[in-house]
Amino acid sequence: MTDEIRVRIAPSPSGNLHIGTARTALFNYLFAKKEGGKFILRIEDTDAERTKQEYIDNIFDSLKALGLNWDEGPDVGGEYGPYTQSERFDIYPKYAQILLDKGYAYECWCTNEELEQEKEEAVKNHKAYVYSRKCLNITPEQREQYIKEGRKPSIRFKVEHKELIFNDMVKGELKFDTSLIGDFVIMKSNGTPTYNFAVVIDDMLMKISHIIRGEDHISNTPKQILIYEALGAKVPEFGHLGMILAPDRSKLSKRHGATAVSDFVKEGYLTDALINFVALLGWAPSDSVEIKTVDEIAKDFRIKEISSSNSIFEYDKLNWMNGQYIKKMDISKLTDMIIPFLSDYDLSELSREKLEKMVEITREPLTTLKDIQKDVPYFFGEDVPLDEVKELLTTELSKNVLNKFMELAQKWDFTNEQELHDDLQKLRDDFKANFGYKPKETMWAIRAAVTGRTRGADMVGILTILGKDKVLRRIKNAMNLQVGV
RNA sequence: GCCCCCAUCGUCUAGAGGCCUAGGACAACACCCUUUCACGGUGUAGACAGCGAUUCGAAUUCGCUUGGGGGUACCA
Repeated sequence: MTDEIRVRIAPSPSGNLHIGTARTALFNYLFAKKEGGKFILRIEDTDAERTKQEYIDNIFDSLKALGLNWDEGPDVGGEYGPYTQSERFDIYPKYAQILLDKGYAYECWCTNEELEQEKEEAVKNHKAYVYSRKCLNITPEQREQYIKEGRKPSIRFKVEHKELIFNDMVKGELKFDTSLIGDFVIMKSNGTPTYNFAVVIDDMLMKISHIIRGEDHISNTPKQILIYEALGAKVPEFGHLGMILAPDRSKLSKRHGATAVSDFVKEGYLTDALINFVALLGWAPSDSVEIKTVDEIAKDFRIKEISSSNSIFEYDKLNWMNGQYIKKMDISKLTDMIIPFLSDYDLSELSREKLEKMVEITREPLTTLKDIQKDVPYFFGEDVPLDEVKELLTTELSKNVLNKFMELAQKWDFTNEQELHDDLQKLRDDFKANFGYKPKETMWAIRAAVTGRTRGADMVGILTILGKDKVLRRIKNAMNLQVGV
């Protein structure tokens, strides 16, 4: 038999792809990449109530956007399909029957009420709840009786009492006393498998060799190992990752803001930055260069070096990282990505060339793509509101500067950036030499008149994008303000 | 209640007995650069949860305590 490395991510489509699931997917992907293995996607849609097609689509799209492409999955197929659990319902009873036949499992006819009672008893006695095995040795007569009553049995796995030890890839040796586990249900009375049973059967049949998942699954692991053993199957290697927590140290949930990858995208985060950031939660590069592509990370990835503790999801570093990616991104690509965030403006006012220019000169302070919205209103429309800069514009200084600008700019070429830059430079220098105006004061007057603001993008860039006519008109408007005072 | 996991600056982490007067990144603060905001640059401040034990020597090993997280289902 081959000992091919095969890992999987098995999200359940009861919501959009969670950032935590994305991180688990990433670590699986990295492991597969590093070890030359296969990365498999399986959809665990056993819970028909909560499953929605839109969630399935969202999971596919998000994973793809993050660059985590799978080798086998529901859409691309593969040798060990189907890769959607709901299409595998006929498989599980067969294996349950094998367990039944071998004596590793038995029927349980207990009602919910009976089970509830046992549980209450356990808490009262300060003991761990363990199923009583009431139905383990049931008489044929009793069984007949239950059937007559119309009861349907569930199937329980008979847990062998022993010390179970396994070596976790990230946490090291983990020990469990299986006598504390209790015989758990593997097939519900309605004929569908429970999670713990379905995963084992699927992972076994799909020949998954390494299971990397969140540590919320640690307590499932001994149960699953027991099933593998009972079936005489090879037990895979397990690795349990710490969880991602919200800043208040509780589980990351909707009340903390974005949780799904698609939420972050809507907020203006780049998937490249997101996946890079999430990789740094629990893993550190050996060369301390933190900005890296997934492929670069894969080369440097060693699963044993993943931190085994939980980590808190703080936006500060994500924001910084997103900004880094925005600064480095190709302008044309960035422009395409930014356009959806500019729906408040009439983009037809600007040529593609000018739009890209606008993006180029406004990208620097951005942390998210969405931030650009508030930075660009003055690139659109004829006039610009001057309320905020009224005081600044009515000073003696501004009056002088604007007058001079008006006079000189008539002759300037607004399509030549270099020339325009030099012209402005000269203007600043002259005012400094003749009137003692600080360069920034000179520029403030112009900026205020043209944009209605005291801060913003590079002035030369703004002037080129707006063009001479619009600029002069806005300057004139600002000067009218002065006359009125 | 019971079982399990975790514990280095505010946050993410480096650290696998002496290299640690504990390193880096983000955030904070200061200064520099500058046509503004920003970017960038240079600095400052900031941590081994506590207590015992092992050892010549402990952030690193062991135990306890405390704190945080997870599980405890015929959910996944």
